[in-house]
Amino acid sequence: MNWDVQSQTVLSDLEVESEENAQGELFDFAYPVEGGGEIVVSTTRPETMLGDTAIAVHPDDPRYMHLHGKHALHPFVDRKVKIITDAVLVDPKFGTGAVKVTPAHDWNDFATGKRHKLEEINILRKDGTLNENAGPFQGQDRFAARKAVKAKLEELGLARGSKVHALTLPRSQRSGTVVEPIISTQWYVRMKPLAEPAIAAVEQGKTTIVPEHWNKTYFHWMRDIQDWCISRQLWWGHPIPAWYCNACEHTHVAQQAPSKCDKCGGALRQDEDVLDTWFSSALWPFSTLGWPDKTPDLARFYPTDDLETGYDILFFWVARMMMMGIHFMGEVPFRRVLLSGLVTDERGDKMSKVKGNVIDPLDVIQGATLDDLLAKAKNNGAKDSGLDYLRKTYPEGFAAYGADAMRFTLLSYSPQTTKIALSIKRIEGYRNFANKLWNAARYVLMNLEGSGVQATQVRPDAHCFANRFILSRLATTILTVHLSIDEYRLDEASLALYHFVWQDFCDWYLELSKALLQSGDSAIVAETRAVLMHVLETSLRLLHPMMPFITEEIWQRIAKTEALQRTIMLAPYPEGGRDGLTDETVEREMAVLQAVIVATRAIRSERDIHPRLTLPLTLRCDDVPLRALVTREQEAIASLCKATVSVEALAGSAPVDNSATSVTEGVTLVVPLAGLVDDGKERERVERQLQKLEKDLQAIDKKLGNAGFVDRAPAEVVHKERERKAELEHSCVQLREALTKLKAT
RNA sequence: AGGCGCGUAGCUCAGUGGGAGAGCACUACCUUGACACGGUAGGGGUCGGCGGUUCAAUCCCGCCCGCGCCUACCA
Repeated sequence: MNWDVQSQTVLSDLEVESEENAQGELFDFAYPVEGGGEIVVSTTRPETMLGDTAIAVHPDDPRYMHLHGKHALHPFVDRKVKIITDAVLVDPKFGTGAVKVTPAHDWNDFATGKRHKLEEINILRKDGTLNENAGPFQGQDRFAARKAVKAKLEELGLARGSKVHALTLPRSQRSGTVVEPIISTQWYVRMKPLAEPAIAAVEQGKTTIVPEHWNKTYFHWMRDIQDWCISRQLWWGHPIPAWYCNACEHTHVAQQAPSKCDKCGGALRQDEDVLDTWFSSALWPFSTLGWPDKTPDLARFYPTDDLETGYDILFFWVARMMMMGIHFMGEVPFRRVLLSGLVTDERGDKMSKVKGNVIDPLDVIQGATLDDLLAKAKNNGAKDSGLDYLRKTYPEGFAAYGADAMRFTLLSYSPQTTKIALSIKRIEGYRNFANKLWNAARYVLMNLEGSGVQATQVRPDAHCFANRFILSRLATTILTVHLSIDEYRLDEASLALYHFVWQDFCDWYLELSKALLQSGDSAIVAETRAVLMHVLETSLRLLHPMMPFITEEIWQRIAKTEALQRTIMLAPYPEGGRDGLTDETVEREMAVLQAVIVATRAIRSERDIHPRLTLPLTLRCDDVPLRALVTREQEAIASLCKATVSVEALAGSAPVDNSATSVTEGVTLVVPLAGLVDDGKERERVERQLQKLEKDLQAIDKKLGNAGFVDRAPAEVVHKERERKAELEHSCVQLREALTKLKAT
């Protein structure tokens, strides 16, 4: 058994954690051999020598041939220690090649003891002090006894030196103390028969683990499974259903307490121990639903669809629920297991009360001062270093970021990451997102005031470019969200919504809508209002599972038709269908307009032209559909660039003195700026743009000059490269012309 | 020791066999009637290293280096 002397309970293998590379000491000492001579053994736990009942050597080791079958004399207790040969336990190359054997306090020695029928002498009491078998060391704590034993061996001249030794220390997950192997009688569950069907269930796809790569870990553990010690010496838990006869010690195991001993009729006492909490937890999928009664709940919810949890309890809980579920219910408890990463602190360290780095979600949601954080950590037993970490990392404590930001942040991490290093900065970013959504809603509601427009959850028809654009982007987003959710990629779904709301809706559409709302054309205004309402309302429904509070709050403020539900919680989640209608043409056209607008703003920014000044912008283009597009949407461009826009053909157009030029998407932008022009700066800007394009062009030329590429790559790939080349060449020509012009002036 | 996974911008991380991305941080300008928890424009990466497959590799394969986790062992 693994014994935790602090909690004074048995632990299962899974509850023992390894401390790697602990600094230990390998201590050598000599046992005097009966009839003369000595044999030197090594140990990292000198106190265990009090329980030694043998010394093992390798049967073929020539150094010890003469000692086979002899006895050593124990220096502290009246005991002869047999010298045995054992090829399993002993590695003749390690240390002295002679191993002290303590069957009662070491896993390997226990097995050796069984092979050689050695006496098992327990030297430990439950609290970690030594018992009466320890002779003169009785009553000492295990670590004090270690020192005392060493000192006494030195005194007797039996110490043979020591060296530092790195070892892995088994520590209790519960208390952190070093775990002691002891011999004790406890209840175990034989795991092989339970594991086999649980392995088969995953192999046959009855239960799927997501992400899939955890299958390997699951199988690896299940196939190499150890029996499970389920007794715990704790006051909290399910009592073990075992009864012992006071008279004859016969053991009874039953669902109902037996009244007297089956064998002798004597009085019974129940086992004082309780079941491992994980044993009880393993029953959770059905024990919570009324099992063993066949309740309607059990029929309805067993098996369930999805279980979501951290990968760190795949064995503790998931695997055991699988085994118990299959055993007791005859069926797997869930169809899918979704494993997420472990939430850690910002450094990536596992949260622990002792380290003081446990982040209480409520503090993040409601806000907390540094003092609040320190008080809570201290109360949970944090060490000073942990408190220092808090002081250093959160000098201002937490602002109140809200439950929506917290939830959205957790959703934004990829499911395949093993570590979720919860960053306050990231939470703050999503808090800002919630604020952005709130302000966008304010804008929409403000512009709908008194209009009588109601949310209908029916996609309005739209003719205006901007309205068609946002409806198409909404449709694309709905499709992306559905695809992502179907693949359990909530990170992708949340990212798609974040980008849609912030970029498409706020940065582009709301800005475009301003011109439409002020157009004075009542048909356009009505259409725009309907679209604003529809997109906002649909976005809220899309976001609701990820940001339940703010979406409900806004939704309640929206005017709605009678037919709609009272709460967004009951509103249908947006589906493809009519709302999933994307419009590739409008999205492609928008890409052109966006490029033109961004290029114009870049000119403004590079030239330090104040945002309040209106730019005179001329767009030149020979491509007829393209020119038609920018002509049709010149008011939109004007609005977003704060410019007056004119459009003309490129061919035959007159050069403009003192102007800034840019080329994008086949459109040449000219901004005449008499009096404001700094030719040097402009030349730099154009040269930089030209250089970039020429570099791209070079790469494409190299590719197209490669016969292997042209011959063997798919035709559409080659075609695409040729198109790009033409486009780049055109742009370069325009820029070179602009450069010549600048140099000439 | 065995198994699994990871090395991509200063940080945290997405991603793909054919033009390197996001958020934060950073720089400049801007308090414009939704929003400064904001807007606009920028800078920043030999995609860990070396080979191989391929017309083409950040992506596929092999080896190496570094890191993390799990399992086992450690007198």
